[in-house]
Amino acid sequence: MTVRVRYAPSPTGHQHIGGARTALYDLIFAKSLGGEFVLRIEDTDQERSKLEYEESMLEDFKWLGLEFDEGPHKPKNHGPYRQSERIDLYKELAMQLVSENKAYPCFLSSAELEELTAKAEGEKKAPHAYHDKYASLDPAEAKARMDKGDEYVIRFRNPQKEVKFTDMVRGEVKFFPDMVGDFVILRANGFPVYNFCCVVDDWKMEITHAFRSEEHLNNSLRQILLYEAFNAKMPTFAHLSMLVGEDRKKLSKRHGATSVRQYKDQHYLPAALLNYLCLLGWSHPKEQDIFNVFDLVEGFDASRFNKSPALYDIQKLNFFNEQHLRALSEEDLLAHALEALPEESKFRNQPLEWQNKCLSVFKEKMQLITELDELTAVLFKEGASDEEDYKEAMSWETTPKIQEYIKAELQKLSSAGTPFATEELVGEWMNYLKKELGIKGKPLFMGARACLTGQAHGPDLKGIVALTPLEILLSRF
RNA sequence: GCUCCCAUCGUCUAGCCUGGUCUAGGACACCGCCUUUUCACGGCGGUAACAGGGGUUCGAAUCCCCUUGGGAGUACCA
Repeated sequence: MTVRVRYAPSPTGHQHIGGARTALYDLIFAKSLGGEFVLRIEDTDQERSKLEYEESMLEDFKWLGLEFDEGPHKPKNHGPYRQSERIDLYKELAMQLVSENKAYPCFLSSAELEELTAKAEGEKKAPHAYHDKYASLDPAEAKARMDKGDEYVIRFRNPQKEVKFTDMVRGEVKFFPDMVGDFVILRANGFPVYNFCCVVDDWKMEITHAFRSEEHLNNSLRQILLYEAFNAKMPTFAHLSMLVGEDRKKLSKRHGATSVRQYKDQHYLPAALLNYLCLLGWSHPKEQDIFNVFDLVEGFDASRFNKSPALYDIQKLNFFNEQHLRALSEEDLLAHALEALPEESKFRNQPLEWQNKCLSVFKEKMQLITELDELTAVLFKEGASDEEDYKEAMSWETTPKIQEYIKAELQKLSSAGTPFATEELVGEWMNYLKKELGIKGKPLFMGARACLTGQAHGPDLKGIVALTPLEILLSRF
């Protein structure tokens, strides 16, 4: 049997990073078993679901490099892939359950429902304790009311029995029945409810495995009950540990950047984001931390999931981005830079050779490519900084000598019409200053840096001097 | 209330299933030191954890129970 794994988001906002992690595991797991990766859109909440979000999610997945084999944008023979387009199927199956007496119509108005819930709560009972008021209504009478046009929902007749299942992450999980009552499967507006369509779809789409966040663990009870009612086989579930924020609560918008889109906009490397996300709740068999997640497809070890919630730490993500940035080829790094840099960046007007050199000098200083803009801006900045360290360096007694010598050298170059100094040349200057004038160590390097760059600190001196146009260098003297 | 899940350094985690090799390993962060000289990179080193209590056992981070703490759910949201 073909392994089919689905990712089933609701298009109610931009793609959340937690969902991206789930989808990543879905994909790796499916591919490691030669299976298929299916996208299903769970848009039965008409108020909140928007087509534009579906599109935005697809874009985000494309950016991440997570590719679906099937979905609304790529229909195969298990469609349609949007739940809103499968309503007839759900209705039909809900009615089938009614005819089998496994579900029943319920005519409770929302006011009555609230009243019953309050009553149950007052009596310290489960909120759903009285929701089964219409459970034993005579079917003929029920039909008469339905025909008459009374508003109704379909409730599942909960057999109230203990159920258990085996989870890929948690092992055997057992539920006792009083957790839920006779729950609704079809709303008054004719739309089905999550737990119902999820079951119908996984069944009809022949899904064999599904990864989802731990918050869904309790839903398994209702879903198992429904699978049994349909006499259908339940997919194997893996309930992943949740992603939490600083306060150890479920990661949400108030914790900061939680959508893939935000990282895309900040020009993180998708490979780095996936790598980091992958290690939240799963560990590499060889304890490797920097790797290409797609290499995992070869023999993915699904037994290495961690059960406890993982705290999302942006500092560590930044470290991963830094590592992936450094691992990029010259060509890829340049492409990444050009994509991220603002239009007006001075970097853009430079020759290719200069750009590559600049990247190799700055590479080690950046966690994010966007920092390059700031770094290069300093190269072209005329005048000097006003920080303490700079003033101090300029006040040393050796500094004027350095200044005088270098200025003369720069002018020589200038009159020869050379646009840039070279690293070798800067090295020669330093050697001259050291040997002939006896200046060394910090006074030499920081002094020269202050004169040449107008800053007290920065990346490799030779490197950045060689990257700065001669006229800018001269402007600082 | 009830149900379910979880519990190793500040954080992500390895180890737990198949008790001894764990005076608990790695990574992020932090702090030192070193590196033909500044900065950075790199290298080396350091601080830092088995929630608590009972068992079982010659021996427990590892198995069992309880307590505590945290989280999730108990919707005509997903």
